[in-house]
Amino acid sequence: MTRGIRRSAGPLDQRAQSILRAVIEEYIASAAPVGSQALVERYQLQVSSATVRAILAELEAEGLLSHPHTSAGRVPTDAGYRFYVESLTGDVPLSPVEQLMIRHQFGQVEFATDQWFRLAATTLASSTHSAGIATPAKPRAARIRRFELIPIGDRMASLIVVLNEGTLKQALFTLDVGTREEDLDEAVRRLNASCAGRSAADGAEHLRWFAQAPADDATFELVRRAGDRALRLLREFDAATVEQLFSDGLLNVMAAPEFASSEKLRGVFEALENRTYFAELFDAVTTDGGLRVYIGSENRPDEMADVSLVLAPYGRPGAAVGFVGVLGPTRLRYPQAIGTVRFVSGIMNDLVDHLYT
Amino acid sequence: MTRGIRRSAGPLDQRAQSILRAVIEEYIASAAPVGSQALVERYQLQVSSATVRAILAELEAEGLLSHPHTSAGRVPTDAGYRFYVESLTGDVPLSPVEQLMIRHQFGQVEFATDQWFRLAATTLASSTHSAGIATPAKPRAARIRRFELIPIGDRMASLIVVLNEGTLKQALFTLDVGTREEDLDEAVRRLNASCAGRSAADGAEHLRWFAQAPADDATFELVRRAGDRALRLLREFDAATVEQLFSDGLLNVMAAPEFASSEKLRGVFEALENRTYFAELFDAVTTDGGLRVYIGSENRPDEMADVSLVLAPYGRPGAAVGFVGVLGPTRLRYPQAIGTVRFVSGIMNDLVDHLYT
DNA sequence: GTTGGCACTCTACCAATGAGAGTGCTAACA
DNA sequence: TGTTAGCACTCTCATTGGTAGAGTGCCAAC
Repeated sequence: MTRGIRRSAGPLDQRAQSILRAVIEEYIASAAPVGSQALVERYQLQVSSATVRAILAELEAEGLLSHPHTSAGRVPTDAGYRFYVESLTGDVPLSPVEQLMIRHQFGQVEFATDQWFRLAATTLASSTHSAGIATPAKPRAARIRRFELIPIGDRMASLIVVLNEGTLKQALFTLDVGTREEDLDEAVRRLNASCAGRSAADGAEHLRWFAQAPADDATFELVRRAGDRALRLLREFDAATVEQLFSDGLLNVMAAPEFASSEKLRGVFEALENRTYFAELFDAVTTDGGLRVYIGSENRPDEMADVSLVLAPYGRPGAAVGFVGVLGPTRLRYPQAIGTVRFVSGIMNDLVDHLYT
Repeated sequence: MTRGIRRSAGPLDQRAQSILRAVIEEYIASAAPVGSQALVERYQLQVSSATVRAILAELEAEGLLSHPHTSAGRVPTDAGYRFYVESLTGDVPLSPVEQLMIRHQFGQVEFATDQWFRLAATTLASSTHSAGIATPAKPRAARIRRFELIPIGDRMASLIVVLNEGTLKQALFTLDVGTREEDLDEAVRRLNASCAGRSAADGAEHLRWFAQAPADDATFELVRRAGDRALRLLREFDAATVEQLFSDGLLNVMAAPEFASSEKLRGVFEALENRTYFAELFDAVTTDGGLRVYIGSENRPDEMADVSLVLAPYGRPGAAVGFVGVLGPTRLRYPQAIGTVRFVSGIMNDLVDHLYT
């Protein structure tokens, strides 16, 4: 977890640390470079501005602060934020009032699985005044519970695959002329007989067999085609690591002064639309298992160099996992963001847990 | 359809019209105010710049052009664009190559209903270099085909409502201790017996009856609770006019110079997130039945005053309708956008048609 | 080790300036 | 009567120079 920190001149003493914290918190609040005088005034430091200046110079030498130009105040570097997050902030749990509000909201969608991750993103956004992001919990090694074939019009049917956790997958496929509803029922019966209860991968194996076998009667042909379709559906499902990525409150981020130019914003939107970076993060976060913070340039693609992410997985490892998080400017209120993400991921954990007990 | 046009001094003569068209097309291409000299040079007008100036002044008096400041060229007003769209452009069908490409893409998702509207938005975005928007086709007066109850864990079940077109609605609900799978089957049997084949509204009526009746046996209690849940699900489904609004290619719009400040962008994002305005448009577009263009300030909320929309409904009136469209700066390439929207809505029509024949 | 003092540097802001683009007007012309 | 050339005028935009202010870095004194 300690990456990007330079400690060339040994650990910082207490005073330097508290001044670093002051600079960072002041900068987070004001978005403007912080000068030595402002620090002395606003944080009742018991030393003069000259002394503070000496310490600021030290911190800059450590690579924790930087200097837009000679006569400007100090600005935290990404390494500075990193040090702040790891050493200068304790856990800041959410206020009980906020906890209550969030719980209440989740209580209202308790029975709508497809709403959970949306609500998580929305809650995170409004609670941290940044953007919230979330993915649905993706079942690993999902089991096929059953198939359904619903006729639609004359020549079409909707094939539905119900997975164990109640996840649904759906696709259309065409029917031969003269297919009767009984044929569909029979086809479903055969498919269920051979695949229900199997894991998706195992079921896919069986379906492959169906798909390749020669047709010996009309119903079998129907089974073959339905099986073929189901196979593709399951494959597509397995292939997508981050099937959906829901975000909310990007408006909050847009409002931040550092994104006034809309040029940097583009990069963020591109990364969100593209999703490959988030797929990487997904793997990192879910295998590690804990909350993670990615600050500015620690993010690999350059487009994300101006934003920070606080991500946490939720769900049951090995069964179904997703993640929730906050995306904001590097000038993020980290302690609050971390507290909120931790709390929301906890709620999501509980929700998913109910599906497995 | 003729709103916002002022014709105080009678119709424009041929020459004035072609100059108006030249100004608009030049402005659309360059995003910079257009001067008289540039027009003479680039459009081989057989008159001098002085004459053009006189005509430009005329067009300005008509309210079709405006003037950022004395020494700047002319810029089209929203009324100017409106006149252009209605009188100065014919149908510009998509090039055969592009048609083929788009058809090909749709061919690949032909059997994935839930992908159609996403692909429509994506296609419109990449083809017009603006943002594409689309909603799924929302069945009106959908019929309930059947219910399903899938047990999940010990104390939960997933209730699935399958509507006639294959649309699925899903919700969790808790089970009493000791509920067996047979009980669920029996409950489903009863629910189906009383509601299958009914319209959603009619079915909801029956479910209400279930919900209110006193429980006389354990299974009935289960039926009552499942029915109650289904009722809420159907109500929620009915209540949302624009259930989902998918957009793609907002990046294209962000890249336009008029949105460099990110301030105007915010408004657009807000409108997209909020969706109420789109719900209004949805009603207008679907009752009217044809393609519609909304230019700049013709959009009611002020946040949308800097963008134009080209919208068209698709589907079967009375059965299932949705819309697709393009969102871009008022400086939109209208003929191309209109052609593309018309084409894509046609494809979507065909796709939906297959569900009903 | 801390502090006050001071010179220095850099930005942000303002006003003045000039070039350039484009207009509107007018008088002459076909 | 419609068109055109010419010209004065207006406004923006980019550049320049000057100034105030913020903040630093250094040094000598405590």
